[in-house]
Amino acid sequence: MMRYSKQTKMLLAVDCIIFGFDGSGLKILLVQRGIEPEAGKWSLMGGFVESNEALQEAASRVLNTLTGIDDVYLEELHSFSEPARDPVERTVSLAYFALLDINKYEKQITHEYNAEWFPIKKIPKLIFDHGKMIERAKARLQYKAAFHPILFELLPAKFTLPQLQNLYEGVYDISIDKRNFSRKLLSTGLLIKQDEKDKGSSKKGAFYYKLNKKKYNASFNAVLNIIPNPDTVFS
Amino acid sequence: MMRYSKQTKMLLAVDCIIFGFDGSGLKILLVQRGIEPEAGKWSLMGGFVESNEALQEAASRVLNTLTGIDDVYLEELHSFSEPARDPVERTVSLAYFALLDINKYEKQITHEYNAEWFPIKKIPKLIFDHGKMIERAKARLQYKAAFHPILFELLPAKFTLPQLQNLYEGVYDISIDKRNFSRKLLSTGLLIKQDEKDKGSSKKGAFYYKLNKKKYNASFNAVLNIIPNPDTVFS
DNA sequence: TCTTTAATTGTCATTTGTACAATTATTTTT
DNA sequence: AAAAATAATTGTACAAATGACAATTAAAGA
Repeated sequence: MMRYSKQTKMLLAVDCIIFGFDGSGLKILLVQRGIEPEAGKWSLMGGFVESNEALQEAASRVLNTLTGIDDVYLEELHSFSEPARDPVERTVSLAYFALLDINKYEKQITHEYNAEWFPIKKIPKLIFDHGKMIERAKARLQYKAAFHPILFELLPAKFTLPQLQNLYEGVYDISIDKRNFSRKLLSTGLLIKQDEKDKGSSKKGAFYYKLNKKKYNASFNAVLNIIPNPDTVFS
Repeated sequence: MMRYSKQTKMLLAVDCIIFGFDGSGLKILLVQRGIEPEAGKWSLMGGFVESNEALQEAASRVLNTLTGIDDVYLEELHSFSEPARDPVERTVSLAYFALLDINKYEKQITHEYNAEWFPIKKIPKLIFDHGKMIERAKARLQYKAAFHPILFELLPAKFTLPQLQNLYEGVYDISIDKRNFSRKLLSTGLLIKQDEKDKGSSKKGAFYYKLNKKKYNASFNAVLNIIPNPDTVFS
């Protein structure tokens, strides 16, 4: 069998930045690292790529191991490949980011692993370059969500307009005019109003909406403009 | 020394999609593969990542080896990691795309390697998954150029408005109204008019412009809107 | 009844997007 | 000197969007 002899082989890993939303704020799921070095410290969920799987499959597997789910939005973020990033051995990592609804999976997650949701503004010190990975993932999420309806991946099947607005305000750390926001969102045709109301957070109750899946899949690549003054959001 | 024993190591490669512009159309630089298998067939320029370099450095090195230059725009595109993508041995490749002015480097390139510029619409059959890489690179270039002034990386230091418009029209395969185009571009403040004219392609001659580097660096991440009806460009 | 949150409608000034007409300038070719 | 060709600029006109803010109506618990 032919080989590319003399070429350096190295370890390949994937690390997952798992974004979650629970109705209040944006959070990231972290685990306590199980192996040396740095065992016990907080880290992103990751793992080595095996010989028979593609990177995206590896990220899916890692995610599934931790959360028990496999139908989550998952996208390649970037490579992290500084030769000294892992002090033990040369390891190149591909970072992936995932988006999910915290309430849907919370039980499976926290009980089986030493995993914990951290508010996006209270991320502890992480091992290696995982802090950088999170910074880049946040920037990507902000960028992408400014143009594409990606944040619905963080919401449950039924959600209210105030929840949706909370989410956008949390992702960008801004406050948005309620009247203009609802008009913009409703005009996209992406929302289907339900008869039922959520009375959890107010007396009157807010109507539930479901995502129009057809329209969503069709317009996922279309360029929306949901954030006011999007220019000011990016540096 | 500690090791992550039992984990599978694999070959890591980089492949470069090198976009070039020569005043007429958008082109891609391809080389004739030097090693087996598929030696002699057309392929993207690539190479294995070495033990002491980051991925971006590897891509830079590959690019420099081929073109003799190292100050070229270079951006990570995506990973390609199907286990069977290289029939010889498991190799994960990170694709990078580069943008450069063909006329600036043409001499260094074509003479030293079996390299050739192919118009974007006349790409031959390529080895492995390199065709997919190019498709993805084209999509990324179109997407990114719709919002950011990235196409200037393809132009010489001095360029004319008709040239610039040709470039945009080539990248998107559309025709653009000259009057609106020049107004839009001039209003960005990115262009500095020169006294000199290019008389190569007309009797009257077109004024040269230079890029306002300060403004360019400052507004690189800002969201411009140069393409008319950008929505119709993406699927 | 009072209060609170939700939802909707309205307004208004400004900017942007885009299609298209017309003019002026410059210089080579005839 | 006139004609031809391309460049460059200015103008117009309308629709659409953007975004700031007022006001009103609705629902239901306290």
